Amino acid sequence: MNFYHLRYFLSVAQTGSFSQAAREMHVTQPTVSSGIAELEKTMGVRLFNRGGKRVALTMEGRTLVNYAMQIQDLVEEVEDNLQRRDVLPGEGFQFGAIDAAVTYLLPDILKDYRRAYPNVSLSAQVAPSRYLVDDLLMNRSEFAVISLPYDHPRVETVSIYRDSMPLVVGASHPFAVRESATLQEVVQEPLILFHTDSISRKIVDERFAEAGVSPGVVMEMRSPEAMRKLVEVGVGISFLPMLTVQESLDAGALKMVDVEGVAFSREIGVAWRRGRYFSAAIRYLIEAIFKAYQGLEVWHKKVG
Amino acid sequence: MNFYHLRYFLSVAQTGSFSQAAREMHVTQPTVSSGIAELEKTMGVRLFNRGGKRVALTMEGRTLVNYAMQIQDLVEEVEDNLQRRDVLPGEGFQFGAIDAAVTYLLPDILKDYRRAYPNVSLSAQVAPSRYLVDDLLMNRSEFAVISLPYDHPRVETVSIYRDSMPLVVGASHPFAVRESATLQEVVQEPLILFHTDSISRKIVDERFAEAGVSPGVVMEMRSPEAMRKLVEVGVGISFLPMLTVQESLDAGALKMVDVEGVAFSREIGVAWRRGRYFSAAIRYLIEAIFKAYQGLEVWHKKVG
DNA sequence: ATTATTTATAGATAAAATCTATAGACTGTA
DNA sequence: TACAGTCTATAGATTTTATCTATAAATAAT
Repeated sequence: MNFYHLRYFLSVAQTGSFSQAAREMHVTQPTVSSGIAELEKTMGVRLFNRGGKRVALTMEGRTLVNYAMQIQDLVEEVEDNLQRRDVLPGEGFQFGAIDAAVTYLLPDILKDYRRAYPNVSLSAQVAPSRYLVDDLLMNRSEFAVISLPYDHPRVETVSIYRDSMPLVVGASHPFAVRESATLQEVVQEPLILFHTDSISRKIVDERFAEAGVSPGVVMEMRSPEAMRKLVEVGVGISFLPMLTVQESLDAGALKMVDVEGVAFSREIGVAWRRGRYFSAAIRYLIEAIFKAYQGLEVWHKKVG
Repeated sequence: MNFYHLRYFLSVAQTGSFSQAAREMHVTQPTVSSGIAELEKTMGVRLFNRGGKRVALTMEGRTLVNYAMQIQDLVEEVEDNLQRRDVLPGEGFQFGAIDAAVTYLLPDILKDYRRAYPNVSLSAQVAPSRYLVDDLLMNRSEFAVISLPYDHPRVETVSIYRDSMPLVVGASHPFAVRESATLQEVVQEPLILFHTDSISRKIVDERFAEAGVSPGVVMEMRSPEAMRKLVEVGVGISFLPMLTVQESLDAGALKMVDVEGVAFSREIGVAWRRGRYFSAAIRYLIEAIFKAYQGLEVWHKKVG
């Protein structure tokens, strides 16, 4: 059974003639004949009574008309929807993002997205980068905004933002009144660092190793916001992303201290599973991110 | 596009795997692959993101799932309906019948039919036989209960009932007190006959012609009931079907008079367009008629 | 790295849909 | 009653589509 055969059937039902239906459908009359014959065979009933100048629907034929019209409506509707890249109301997608991204980089973009695609809902999964990449690999999310660099053969990344990670201390900390400190001085202090599975931590660790020093770690955490609070109340000092600490610096709750010969920074970028296909709404959101920050050309080069 | 492809698609969506869907559908994996590829081509969108251990629906894919399930439900429903020879509620058919049939022969049968097929409605077209045959030929009604004989190359008939057409006179008519009358006497009287296009009239005319007499026709009518009334009040005398006059005879309003050497009768039978296909409900009704009167075997021989 | 499993592709085969040509049946008209 | 015009059905050829087998390429898990 074929969708065309249903079309032929409806046309015959409407015109009352195989020949005329054939003309309407732009096929030959035997095509219509055999199409109807095939329908009648699979359904096991006669659909038309032949033999006059016009053919007449049987009761079974009238029943089928009813269903066939519904089916055809659905087919047309879904074809329309998909070709206009529309999507069912209530349909949506997931993406991942690190804390700093949802908090500081994405709000305006998400607001714009809502206007553009009011009925394609989205849900953001907030977690450290490596978990987000797991989701990408398992096809559980469409893309993710993560810390870079992230090297994986099946994940592509494009940087969108470079964020410095200055040393920050509480307002009452001895360093707060100084312009700068040395790395040796820093490792004497109680340090609050990201958890070892984080990319930011890796950046810091590598630099420490190069310098041949090892920090006196007081606490390891995953939440930059929590770390900021701890530094503010003087539990320790930390290298934290500028995005996270900007407000506290402005308010004077934190102070930024140069560390001689050290300039930590991490990049934030968009990551996706290699070869992934992006629906229109998703693509819109991703490109809005690149436009708002950077990376649009690189993205276009990578996804064609 | 093929209905099978939709099935493959739904199976892939459910199992998350082309291979597993192929096993479920009892086809090979490349068949599923190309089926999905074909769907994606005609719809112009990617339906799955491949490349993990499992494939994942895109948003467009999820939209299609929604429609495909509805379509498949409809297909199954209509197949079920038609194969069980059910028919949509509100669906129905037309048949034709002469006045005497609906009034005297069919009431009990129709009552039984309503119990058997409560939601297949029917409508009876009441008219003289020749109009009913027109309806048959134009496929406007499924079958008809008409006066026989009716000879037409594309109409088949089976007799169900032989109805005598005695000469009836009003209670106050001179003939009313006699046992019998001769044809010569009858043609002297004012005669009320069926219209010339009726079968019953033809039967009468032929016999008159054979006998070499011509009646003094007073009125020609199409309604036997009206004719019965006219005879009762003494406007004339008439040859009327027993079915029509039985009650009046019982009540004494009419008298039956033998006519020497003449025994009119007409047959009532079921007629249908040759080669016509009968849905279950229609067949049930027709066969109920044959069972209640006669003709079941002849019918079975004619329609196989 | 290796093995097992996945989807994609190429080429062959089978199935189907469609076409042309024509037969057979019916309608309406002369 | 015959005939011309129109209808659906059928037969056979052709094209298109669907499916299969075999195999490659990619991925996941051991």
